Amino acid sequence: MDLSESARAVFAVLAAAGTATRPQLAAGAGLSKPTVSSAVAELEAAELAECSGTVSGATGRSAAVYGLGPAAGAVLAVDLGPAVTRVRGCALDGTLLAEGTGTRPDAAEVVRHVLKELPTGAPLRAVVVAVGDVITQDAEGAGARPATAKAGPLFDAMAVALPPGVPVHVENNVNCAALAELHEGAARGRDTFGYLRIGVGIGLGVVIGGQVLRGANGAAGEVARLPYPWDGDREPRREGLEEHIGARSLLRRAADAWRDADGPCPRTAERLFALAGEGHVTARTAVGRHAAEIGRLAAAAAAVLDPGLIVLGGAIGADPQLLPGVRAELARLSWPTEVVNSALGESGTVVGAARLAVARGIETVTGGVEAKPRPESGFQTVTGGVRVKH
Amino acid sequence: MDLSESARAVFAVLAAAGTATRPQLAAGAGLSKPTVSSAVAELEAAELAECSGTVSGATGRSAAVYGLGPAAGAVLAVDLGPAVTRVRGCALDGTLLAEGTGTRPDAAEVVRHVLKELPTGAPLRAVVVAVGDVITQDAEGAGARPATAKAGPLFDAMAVALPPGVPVHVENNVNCAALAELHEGAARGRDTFGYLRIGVGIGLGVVIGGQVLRGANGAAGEVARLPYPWDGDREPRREGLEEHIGARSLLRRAADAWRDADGPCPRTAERLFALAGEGHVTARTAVGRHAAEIGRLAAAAAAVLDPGLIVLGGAIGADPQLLPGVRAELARLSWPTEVVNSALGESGTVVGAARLAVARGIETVTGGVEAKPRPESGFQTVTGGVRVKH
DNA sequence: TGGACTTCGTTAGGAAGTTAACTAACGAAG
DNA sequence: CTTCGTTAGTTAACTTCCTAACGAAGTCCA
Repeated sequence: MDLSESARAVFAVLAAAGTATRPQLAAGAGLSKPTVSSAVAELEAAELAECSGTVSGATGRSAAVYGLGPAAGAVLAVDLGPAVTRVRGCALDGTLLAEGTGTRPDAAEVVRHVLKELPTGAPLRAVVVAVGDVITQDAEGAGARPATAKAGPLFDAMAVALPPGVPVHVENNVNCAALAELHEGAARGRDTFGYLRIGVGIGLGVVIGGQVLRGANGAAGEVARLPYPWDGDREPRREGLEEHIGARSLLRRAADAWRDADGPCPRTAERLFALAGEGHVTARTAVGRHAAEIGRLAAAAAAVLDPGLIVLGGAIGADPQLLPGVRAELARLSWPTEVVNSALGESGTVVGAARLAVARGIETVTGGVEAKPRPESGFQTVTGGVRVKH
Repeated sequence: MDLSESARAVFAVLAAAGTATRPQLAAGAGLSKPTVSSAVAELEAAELAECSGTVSGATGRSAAVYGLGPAAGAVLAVDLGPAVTRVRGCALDGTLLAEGTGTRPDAAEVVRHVLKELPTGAPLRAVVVAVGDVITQDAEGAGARPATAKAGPLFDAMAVALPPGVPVHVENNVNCAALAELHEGAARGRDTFGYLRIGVGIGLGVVIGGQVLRGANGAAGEVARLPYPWDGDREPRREGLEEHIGARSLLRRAADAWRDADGPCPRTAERLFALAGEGHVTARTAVGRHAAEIGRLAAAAAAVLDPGLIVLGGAIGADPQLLPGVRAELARLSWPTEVVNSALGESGTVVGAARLAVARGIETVTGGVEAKPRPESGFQTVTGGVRVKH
């Protein structure tokens, strides 16, 4: 466990790539061929990496392909949702090793089940727990407990299933989902955007330069506290906006506008959107109005951050019927900003938590060594005709 | 001009410190004593550094003190304000070398005057121009012109006075002022905060992790576009908030509430605040109401960013009479967030532009090499009894 | 089937920086 | 005035990683 600096850098690149040849590792880590060779030898000796075959390009000698070895280990991601608990175990290259879902009280059971399915012998390097609460500070260490008011007891009930001695990190679920959209969702290729989640509550995940913005109190993106209503003669209420834009409010306003001829009044947002999709006039009007309100919320975020892209998610926000209305209101009020729907839906939070857990897990191996890719070459882009042998 | 990597790192540390001994340079740059010795020799040969004396601590051998040499050069900062143009010439360690102020049309004249006072022979390494406009992208190179609609002609009139071949950067004036507060103003010691400027217009400078947030369109912090008025039945207007919170609106509302017994109605914000300071009831009421509105604006920023600190600046915002009202409304609506007044006032923008220019100027020497301080030691803290010889 | 060509990986020599030990300079105590 | 402890700066051996050149292992084509 005494890796050289260059071996650590190579490991980071290898974990990010999943599998890579030595030339690719050299380009990714900004190291020369001889250095990579010795680093790879070091990693193989520690069983952190292993050769998984060879690839041949169009011409030239075939290159050995390396992947993570058994000692690389795994990480665990837990999404303690309001109703459902989702758990994922991943390798350090991000591949899914085991998965489980359960109702809220079963959290500990699901965690145990997923842990059992992970390869034995490989160390568990990190655990990330996503909760729907403001995270005061990153809680770390064995048995660390988040200082969260709402999610505290739930976290404790789940934590008993975790093996001792593993670093546990707690993160806001909206931030996790934002990270997921960044790396494998609608914001891929960006490095700055806002993830706006509209459901029963509302929240904004802010990603700037590839990093989640947490804020001084861990409350960045808690847009429930935007001043609303805001007008010359009215006093804003604390968390007035959440009440106004949350799912309940949408249903209540739809019910107020509902007429006898409209048929049975929808009792869930899902039903309301379905009716609107079928062309139901009153439902469409309610959805359109709500889209404008969400557009205003997006405009508030854009006025402060100018993120260039806003990804809409959450039980309500993810519905594509909102897009035109949101875009129109945002364009009317603010800067040119793309608006798209979440690409990951409900699983975004676990996926993001897993991303975070993988990053933390890699850090436990590399000790935070950064890789700086070589300026000129970059990864070799193979256009075609790559043959792989195992 | 062919410095080694370590010499560049040492130069960056030296410029940041102004003067430093070799042990201090070693700690600051994260290099060993022998390496620093050769780096300093290199810098002395290039006249980028020179020995300026010695210091003796309480015990032990006295150390040589180094400062910037004549070849280090200077930078220029220009604040193209709405009425006044401020210009500063600085050395790369930030010391003020020359200063000038003029009315708006005299910009070119002031620039020429300040340039003449800079030491001859030393290269001008960078120019930063602060304008009251959204900067689409960082305009660079000789004779580069910002793509700013409002400030374009003014910039051109000033640019004729700049020597050719010097990199010119354009930056938003609120962002500049925020940087000034960060480094030598009310936000010293922080690395994340918001600088809220309230004058005729309104603007927010966002600093996160010591970096100014610019946004996808360079429009981060353009809070004029927060949705206002925002209520169930009212449609927000584009830039409605600026109209509502700007100086003109404050005076108009004060005038509306003014009674005959109140004496002459104030025609400037300054006069209104003076009356309020004397205890004038109607004036106080108007100021108090406006403080609440500013508190709401601050709450909007806090809801998205959770900066932990908001610095109030600008012709109106800098008045301390607003503080209690702003704090109260912000506390009512949002997270625990400090609110203080600007410590630099009107000169903040040039000071920040100079900071930025110094940073750019250093980059022209170092090529962007980062210094990573040594973990354990840090700068030697001399508690007392330091004698300096020249 | 045997060059010609291309790419992978290793070997050898050199550049840059680090640690460790030593010398130099300075103040204070005896 | 000498001696001792402390800090500054230099010298020397060692480490790390780079460049350059070479051998190895492939594909393509006549």
